[in-house]
Amino acid sequence: MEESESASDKPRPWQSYHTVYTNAKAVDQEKVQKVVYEMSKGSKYFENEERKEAFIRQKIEHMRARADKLSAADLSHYQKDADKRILELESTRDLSRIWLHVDMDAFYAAVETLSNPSLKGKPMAVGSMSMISTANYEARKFGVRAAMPGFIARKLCPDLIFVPTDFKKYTYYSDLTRKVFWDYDPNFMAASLDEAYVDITKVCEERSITGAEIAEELRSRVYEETGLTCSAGVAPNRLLAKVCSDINKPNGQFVLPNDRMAVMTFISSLPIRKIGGIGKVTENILKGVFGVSTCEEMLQKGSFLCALFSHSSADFFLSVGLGLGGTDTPEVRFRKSISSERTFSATEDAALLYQKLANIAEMLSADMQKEGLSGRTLTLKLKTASFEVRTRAVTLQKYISLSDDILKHASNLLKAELPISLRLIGLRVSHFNEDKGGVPGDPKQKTLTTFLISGDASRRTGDDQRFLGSDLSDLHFISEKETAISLDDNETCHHEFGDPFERKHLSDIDDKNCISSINACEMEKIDELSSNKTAAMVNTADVKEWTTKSPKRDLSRVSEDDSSVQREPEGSNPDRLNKEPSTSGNEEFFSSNQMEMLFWVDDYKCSLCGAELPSSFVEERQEHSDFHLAERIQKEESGTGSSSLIPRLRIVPKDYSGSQNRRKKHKSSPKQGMHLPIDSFFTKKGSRQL
DNA sequence: CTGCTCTGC
DNA sequence: GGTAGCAGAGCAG
Repeated sequence: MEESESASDKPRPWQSYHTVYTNAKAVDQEKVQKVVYEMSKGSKYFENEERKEAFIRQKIEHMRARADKLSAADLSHYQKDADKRILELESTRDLSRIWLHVDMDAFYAAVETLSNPSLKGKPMAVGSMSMISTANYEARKFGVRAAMPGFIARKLCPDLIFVPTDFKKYTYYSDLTRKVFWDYDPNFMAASLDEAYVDITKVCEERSITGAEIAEELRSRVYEETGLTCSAGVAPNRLLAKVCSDINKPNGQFVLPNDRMAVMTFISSLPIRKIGGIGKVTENILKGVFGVSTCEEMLQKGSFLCALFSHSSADFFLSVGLGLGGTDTPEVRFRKSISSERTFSATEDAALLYQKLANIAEMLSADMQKEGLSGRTLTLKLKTASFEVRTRAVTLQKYISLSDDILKHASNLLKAELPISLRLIGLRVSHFNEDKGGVPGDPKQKTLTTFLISGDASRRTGDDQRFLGSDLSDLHFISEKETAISLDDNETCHHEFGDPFERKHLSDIDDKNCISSINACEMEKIDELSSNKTAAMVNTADVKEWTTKSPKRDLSRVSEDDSSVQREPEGSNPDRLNKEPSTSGNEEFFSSNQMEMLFWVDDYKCSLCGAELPSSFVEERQEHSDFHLAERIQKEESGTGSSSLIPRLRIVPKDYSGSQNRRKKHKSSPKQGMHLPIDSFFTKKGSRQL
């Protein structure tokens, strides 16, 4: 809107649309940019991107204002602070280690080409029409990139060949590479299937050869073993090694000597975006607020950084300016959370949503079983049809891992959000049973023992690896040759490790809420109002039943679009009150007496939760009442039931839960009957829609 | 401590 | 037509 004066001529809106994948070195940068823009423009996704960008701009604006307000005195104060911290950080500099970062070249694509040589030389991408994981170099010339949706990629490169992802294959090759890494450093840190950090200090010493030589050797060995090429970076710490491995990619390497001057020179002109942990947003902020684009400038703006960022964030930025990074091999870390999420075509059909939820719960549970995990914090993640992401969590008193348990609590979280139109549902479990605080500075020995004794029995054996995506599942990769027991001298311990150094340093920034927070609140209110009815209904049913089938028709389609539009009138519908004559009564009932009694208002509505169940559904009613009973029992055992959530539904007990533990049992009941009532639960869609 | 958002690959 | 899945960390309350 604004902008533009000067400007040679016409506006070029695409230039301002930056995605993670648009900044690439394609042959025709401009064209790529334009295609991406054209393909995206007008979509819900695009709109959401715009919202996010607007928010970031706001953030920047705000920070800039704060920066401007700093007085000379403030600045001098923060300058001292910065100087002090820089000194402290400098004192931690360790140039005694030699780290090598290996990064496989276009890994997935390369593996696919290996198993199908006819792909060689042709532009190809691994992924689907909706998302690409990796593209080979031929495709990259066209601007095709990882994280780019396939349909855009195809536009950029009409001849692009799509190959579906096959993690089993990638894991297999990944393991081959890891065996090589292991030879150089039995404690190497796998960062993902295709990246690893290898501490080659010892090998260099023992064989008295240079890091460069080791890198050459390691790379050619990887090639021998797998037929795949990789790139390597050698540097005194992991952060720098990672940057270095990118310099001569593909199939190349770069060595940064263990020399302070060399490091400082290297870092000085380095764009901050190259640093692991500094992504699009951080880059924008640093540049927009402080005019920092290179690492060197981090130090120059030290006082501002200290003034406007949290301690940890500022420290990270300053350490980047100094070219510092992790040099130790951290003790074994256990995974901290496990999650599963799926995207689907947006729907607001509650029964359908519950079905998705149940699927996710099962997948997650299965993953947890595999690793013998159980946790007590459950987080529900939602992405609305408009791409807004929300999370809702509960922390229980018990550790859970069974699908039913997960689903039970997850459905509670979800129901509070209804009605809502979603395109993604995810579940995450954290707060694991065995994560007895991250093993504070204890000998690795012990850690490993602990790890072996504990759940690891169920760990995958040797090589039965599959594990989509999550590399963390390889947490304790053990070479087949090695018996797990032989770990006395802390061998066989490979841990996946995402960060070369700490990252995530700027969640703060927006001190007190920017405007959007307010909006968020407002939205919440609306949700709250509107959720009552459906939520109440949802409670009724047992998820499993619902999900068995949902005779949905095109009704959903009609309203699919903008749930909020629909939602609102419905939520505020005064009729609602009329419909629930017993509401206030129940409320009292609950607060005063835990021994609620269930009865059917007007002979069809549950007095406890408002669920509607005609009298002819005898069995369902019985079940429903069992449900409430179980729920009450459960409430006691999981004390804190307080699902963090809104006191919204007074009609419904706070920790109302969709227990379905025993659901299975009477599954035998006539499914016939199930469909109809289920449908009628949803006044929204049901015919009796007042 | 908990819940939620942010960030990145 | 259409934009993933997963995880760790910081921070407000």
